[in-house]
Order: sequence, then structure tokens, then C-alpha cells
Amino acid sequence: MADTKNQKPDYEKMLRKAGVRITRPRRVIVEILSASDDHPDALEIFRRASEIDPSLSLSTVYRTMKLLEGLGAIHRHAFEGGPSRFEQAGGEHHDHLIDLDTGDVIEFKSDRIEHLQNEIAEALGYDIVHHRLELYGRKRKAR
Amino acid sequence: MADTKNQKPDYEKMLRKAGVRITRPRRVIVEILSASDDHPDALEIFRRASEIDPSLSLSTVYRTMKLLEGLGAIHRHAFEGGPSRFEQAGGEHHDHLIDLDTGDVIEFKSDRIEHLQNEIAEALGYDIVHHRLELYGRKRKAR
DNA sequence: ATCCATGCAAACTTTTTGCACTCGT
DNA sequence: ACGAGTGCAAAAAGTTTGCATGGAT
Repeated sequence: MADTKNQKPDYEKMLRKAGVRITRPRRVIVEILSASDDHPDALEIFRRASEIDPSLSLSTVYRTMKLLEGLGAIHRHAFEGGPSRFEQAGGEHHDHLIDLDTGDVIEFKSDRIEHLQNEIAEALGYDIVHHRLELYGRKRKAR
Repeated sequence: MADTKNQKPDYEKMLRKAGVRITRPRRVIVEILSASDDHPDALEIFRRASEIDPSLSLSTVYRTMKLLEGLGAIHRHAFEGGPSRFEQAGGEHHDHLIDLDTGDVIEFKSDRIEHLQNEIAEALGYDIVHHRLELYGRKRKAR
């Protein structure tokens, strides 16, 4: 289960290809993302990045997230009742189970569910652009 | 497909059972909900209700939505990039396909997907409290 | 030397809340 | 008449934006 993990996107290359400038703030943010296995929100990314460069601003984090999202380098998730949380793209597609007690996010995938989704959209006359499947639960206590 | 539609909740009864007061604002809001087949957001409910009682406030709409949600009389959906949208409870469980061009919401259900979700949670050692499955797509053009 | 990107503060959107008053019970 | 519920305005929370300055190319 650990080896389904990402081969991380080469952010610098993507930025260069996009024709935007490789600035210090962008380098720092991208470095934080590379070092992250979790699903931090903008404020958390800001905190982590601030340790490297305290002059960085939250606006820049937001702007950079939007930029990277547009490039397909990261995914944005809007889990319920909280701010957007981000994750590097590059791994294979997966969905999320959110631990209601801890906020932890567990990734999983199911080809069968994906397939059923396509069947459903097909039947309704739609092409799926993307989808969102989130399970909210708690660790099973009872034996 | 039209007959999978809701038998609407009896809001007044639910409010009474909850031991809260049946006020004019609540009556009006609940009347709007009863008359709705779509998935309006708070502001839209406020607009519709304002036609009946112009003195009603948006805060009260929010407060009432929270109350009704707590009673299980309505469901709150946070589709991506927009405000919460509401729907009467009482129909059978279903998921949503959101038309990216129009914002229309199409309801569907799949026992097989539900079942797979439970299997997955089970395998991960979790009990599902609830879940969210949304398909975002556009009407199929190509023949 | 350009002009894209940044920091800062202000604006914005959605939702919640404090407070004095109203009205259901 | 008591106190839950309301309207209003202000506050929160998350995110975006205008503007003057700074830095990558």
C-alpha cells in the first residue's frame, strides 16, 4: 500500500514549460509540497513555507496553488466543513476516506466504482469531467 | 424516474416534536422547501421566501437550515466552488450528477456503488458515517 | 529594461453571532 | 409574562484582488 505512492511531479519543469517565472516564493512552496505526504490546506502550507522564508505571504500561497492546480501539478480537495486542502498530482487516481475524529485522509481506489460511475453517467447522457467520492467515517471500535 | 421522488417530510410535525416554536419565518421557509424540487442555496431560499414575507432575514434562513438539518429534515450539499445547497430529506438515498454548464443537479442511485463503498471502508477498518459521491459532467454532444 | 510576481491591505463571499426587541406558547 | 426566535449589523473564515514595489529574465 505504501508503493502506490506518488512519483512526484517535477514542478520546476512544469513551471518552466508554462512560461512563468521561477521565483523564490514558488521554489519554496514547491519544495514544501514535494516534502508533503499529507493533505495540507493553504494556511498550513504557508506555515511550513514560512519556516524557510518568513517573508512569504499567504496570498502568494493561494496564487501559487491556483497556478499549480491549473497546470495539473496538484489537486484541490474541498472536504466538508473546512478549507481547501491540496495534494500533489502524479500518483494514480484515488478517492478519499476522511477520519471524522482526526481529520486524517486515507487514500483508496476502486476500479469497479470508477467503472460503475461511467456506466451511470453514460446512462444519463453525460460525459464525466471529474468526480468526487469521499467517505466520512470513524475507526471501527467494536470487534 | 419521476416516481423515485420524495414523499416530503412533515416539517411542522418535526418542529413540534423537536419542541421548538412554529414561527412565521419557519412556516414560510418550510413552505418554500415543500414547493421545491431543486437544490436551492440559502440566498435563493431567502429570495423565494421574501416574496411571501419580505420582513424575513437571511440569518433566519441560515438558522432554520441548520435546525432542519439537525432534525434530519433536509440535506445540505456542498458542491464544488459554491455555497451550500439544500434538499428535502425523505426520499431514498441518492447521489448527484452536477451539470457543469447549467448547475443542474441530477439525482441517481446505485446500490452496487453503495455496497462497494462499504466493502472498502470495512477493509480499511472504518465505519462509514456518511459519504459523498458527486459526478461533474456535461451533456454528451457527440453521437 | 521590461513586466511578471510579490507583499500588504482591503474587498469579497458565505456563514455565524451578539444584542435588543418581538412574538409564540 | 417568560424566554425562544428574530432582524439587523457586525464578525468570522476562507479566498481573491488592486496597487505600488521588487526581482526574474
